Amino acid sequence: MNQETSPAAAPPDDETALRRTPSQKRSRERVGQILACATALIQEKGSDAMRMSEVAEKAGISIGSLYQYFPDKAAIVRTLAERYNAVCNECIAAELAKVTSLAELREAFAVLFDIYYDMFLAEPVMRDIWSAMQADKALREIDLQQSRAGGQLLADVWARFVPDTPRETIDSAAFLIMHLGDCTMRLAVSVDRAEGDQIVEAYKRMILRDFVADGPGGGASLIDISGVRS
Amino acid sequence: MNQETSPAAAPPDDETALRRTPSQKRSRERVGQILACATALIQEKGSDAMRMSEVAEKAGISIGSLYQYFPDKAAIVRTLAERYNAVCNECIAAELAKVTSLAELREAFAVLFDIYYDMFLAEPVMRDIWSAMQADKALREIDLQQSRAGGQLLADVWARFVPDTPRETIDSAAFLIMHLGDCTMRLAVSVDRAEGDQIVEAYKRMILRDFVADGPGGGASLIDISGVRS
DNA sequence: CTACAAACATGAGCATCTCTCACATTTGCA
DNA sequence: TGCAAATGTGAGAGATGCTCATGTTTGTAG
Repeated sequence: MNQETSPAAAPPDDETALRRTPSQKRSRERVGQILACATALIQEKGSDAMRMSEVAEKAGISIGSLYQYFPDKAAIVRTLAERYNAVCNECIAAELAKVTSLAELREAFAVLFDIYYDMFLAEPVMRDIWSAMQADKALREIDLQQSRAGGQLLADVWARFVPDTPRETIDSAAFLIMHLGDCTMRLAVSVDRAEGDQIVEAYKRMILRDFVADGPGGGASLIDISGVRS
Repeated sequence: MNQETSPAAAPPDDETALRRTPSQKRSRERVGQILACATALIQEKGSDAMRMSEVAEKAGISIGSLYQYFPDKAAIVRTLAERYNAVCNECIAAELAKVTSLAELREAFAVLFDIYYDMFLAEPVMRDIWSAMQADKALREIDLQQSRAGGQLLADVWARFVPDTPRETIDSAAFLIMHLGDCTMRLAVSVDRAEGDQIVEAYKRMILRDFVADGPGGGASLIDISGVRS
């Protein structure tokens, strides 16, 4: 029969990632143990170099047991990713809950991105999971090189029209515009065509607004937010 | 001795990707042949599912010959990526060369992104190389799901303050803001700390400018570009 | 024309890693 | 205590990237 009449039939984490919903206490502990060992190994050598045999060994179980809980290696990484996402979601919801005006929305977002950045900096495993999502490191380098090259072209032209803006500011803004342009395209072609079109248009609007003259209320990505009417 | 006194000692493509610079006509043809076969296979089944044995078979050569030219599988993909980048670079340079004012810069960028988007839509192999750079498809889905969830939270709050802006516009802008936020963080933590800080700040400036009230000259990502002073 | 060295070609098989499966052991209730 | 379900085990199947010892072709020097 079934065993241990678990307090709630709710699966401990999420339903699709685990191959078999653990019903005994021992196995529920092991899921946590596996994830902890995987986290340690990813921190140590990266998710790509993490071997399933190592996870099993470190967790003190056999390969077979490991595969009893997780259908494949990617499922372990996915589970960790979802845990990090859950934390992020709480942060976002908490910050947005306080907002009662556009000014506060701006403030909340500034805070949110700082928190997010700090999380990325502080959590090497989170970083690895999302960055090593890129299969090939050299390919990523080529990608960034392309953004830098395009950014350079843009910055050279842009700088001519905003002489009062520090070149450093223009450079990083131009680099970012190019890189996020790539990201936008990859996003746009991965959803249906209608939404993709909308996304590309949204990005253009977002970026084109940067190309305004120097001066009060203007300037390359330097507009004084506090002065915007809301 | 050396053979065929090649017209210029310049390597045909790039120096690091090829294991051995081909000096005979036959082998130079083979490099092109390999890349063409790889392209066809990627188009057919994706770069991840492309097998080196298949590439060799389709090109009518042995595995050993394949590895004589390309040090590993990733090198083939990288070479293709660099070719696509070269095409993009030409487009960017060509569009930016004409620019003589901020208004023209805006126009050039709008055109550029449309061209870029069309290229992505038209070139499945280019799309695959950069999108399948993401190792795990399910992980990518989780990532997008997170952006959608965050975007929903944002859109709900945002919409309260810009009642005249169509909800659809807000939704895609919010989704994009969240997704590009992720992209920005991943970029920021992959460069040195000082540049990372600048990039995060640049993104915040870029985004916060979106949160302005409805009306002439304002509105959620709908500011009338043509009206901006330049 | 021939000989020779360098360039190029070959494919069996090595190394590595993920994941399976048939079987053993443990758990908790009846 | 017995029994069925749950859990544990690890040898090895299967797949694939890549190597290396050896054979073949190419172009030039003598």
